[in-house]
Amino acid sequence: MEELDDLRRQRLEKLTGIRELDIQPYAYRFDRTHTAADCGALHDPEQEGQKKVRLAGRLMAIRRMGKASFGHLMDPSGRIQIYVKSDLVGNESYNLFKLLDIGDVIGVEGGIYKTRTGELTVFADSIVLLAKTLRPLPIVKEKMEGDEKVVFDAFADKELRYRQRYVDLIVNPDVRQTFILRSRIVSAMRAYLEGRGCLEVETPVLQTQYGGAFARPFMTHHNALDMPLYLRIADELYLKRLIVGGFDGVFEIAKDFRNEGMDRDHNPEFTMMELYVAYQDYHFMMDLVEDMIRILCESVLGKTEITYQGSAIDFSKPWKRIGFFDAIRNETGKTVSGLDVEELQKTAEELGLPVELDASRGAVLDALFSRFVEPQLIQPTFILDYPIELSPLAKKHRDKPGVVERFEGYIAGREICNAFSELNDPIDQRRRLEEQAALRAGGDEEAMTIDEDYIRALEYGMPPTAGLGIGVDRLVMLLTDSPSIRDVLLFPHMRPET
RNA sequence: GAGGGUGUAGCUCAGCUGGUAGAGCAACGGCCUUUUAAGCCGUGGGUCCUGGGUUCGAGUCCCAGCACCCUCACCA
Repeated sequence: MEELDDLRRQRLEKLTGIRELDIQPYAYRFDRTHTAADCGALHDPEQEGQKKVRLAGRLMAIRRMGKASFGHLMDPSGRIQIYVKSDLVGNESYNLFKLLDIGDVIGVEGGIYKTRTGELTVFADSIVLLAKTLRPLPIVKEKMEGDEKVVFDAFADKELRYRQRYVDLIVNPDVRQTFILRSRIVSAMRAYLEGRGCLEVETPVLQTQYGGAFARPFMTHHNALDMPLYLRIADELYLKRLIVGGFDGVFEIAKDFRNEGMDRDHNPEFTMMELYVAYQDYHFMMDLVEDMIRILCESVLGKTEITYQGSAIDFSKPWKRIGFFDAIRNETGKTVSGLDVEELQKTAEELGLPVELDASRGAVLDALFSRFVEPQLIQPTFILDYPIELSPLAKKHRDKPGVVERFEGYIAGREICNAFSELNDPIDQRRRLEEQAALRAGGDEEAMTIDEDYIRALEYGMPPTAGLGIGVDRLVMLLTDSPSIRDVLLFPHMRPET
């Protein structure tokens, strides 16, 4: 901050100078007629300068040459050169222009020309200041080499970019593009689900009892009732109550909160889409995921083949479908489906995967899968039929013992969705949650608790239901070729500035 | 949580086995009414992340801490 003082002081002096010109440096309104991108089509070589436009945006480059100057104006559509000539704008405006800095928000009115070097340019008839900047913007320069845009001195410090996303968005257009795509992806998802007759709902973020996933929650306190509250870790149990209530299809796109570590794939708050459809099972849901993601790609990206971090990924074909135990056998050569805990632990050791002595059957299976199978799942793949220990809210498989009707979708080695035929037998549900409660009593902080009201709801009868959760951030990462979840969150979680 | 990396001007970065802190852009001043990554000439600008230590002397070496990045672990 101290180092900035000199640059700030200079700008404050300019601000005073502008006020002395009797100009309000923070305007109230400016009505635009066009954007920078519109100007190309408006330019008429037969009638140079006849087309007039009013543009607003940030001044991103200034080249002053006495009584005439060039600059670049940037608005959300792009950049365009402006030419400010003393004769044209008058002395007063030109004096104002001399007090402007890179980053200032201005409005320009003028005719569209092409200069003799062929660059589209607005010759300013007038120029108004809309907002004076007091801090210097990182100066990013660019040059076209053929079709390639070469960028010089890009604003690259990741920490600053995340902490001051407003600056990042100003100077890095691809960041802006990522978040435009994110918005379109979510809109397309919403449109798809509504198109299939599902109802978008909102359920509580603040909960007296959390559930629906394995995770530690954030806690808070409600003063009026003087009681602890938890921020939700999943929407699941509330949404299924709505299926009990008679809605045939409900979905929610919202933040969940998990009190866990942060890395490339995890942020403490993240966006989840959860969907529940009555009278359907997980086979229905697999078809829906395949269809929905293909349609999202088509409508948002205009193609079904994408590249993620160098891997070509094809959404035009049906996803691979492999059983959980088959996938482990394929990758390790070991058949583990019938093994008990000790045998499993021995197998893991043989495969060079160290496991803790007290690791449960489910934990070892999960570890084997994460280590040997998950990284191999580059093309869209559904892994089906998970061990029952890992899925207390999923329905037992109709044929296979010991597993539930559950699938997870993997793309580029990363889990993208999770779904099951929902458990609607209240007695079985109670038994499974009691097992969770026992694990919890044994010290597993992420095990679930018994939600009596949820079981009561099931006792009123929930139709057979297919449920799905999609990690929206991860889907956006995939479709925008972003390597880190932080690149698809406008304001990723950071430690406080010191 | 473990290991590795980074931290120097507003931005992007140099800075050798320790010897008075550098460049480009930006800023400031001057000249310039069609320039373009940046017109030409000149000037200013630093808590070298923080705190200790070693040394005659530390941006540089040592210790501790902080932040960010990467890998792994944990984690849907």
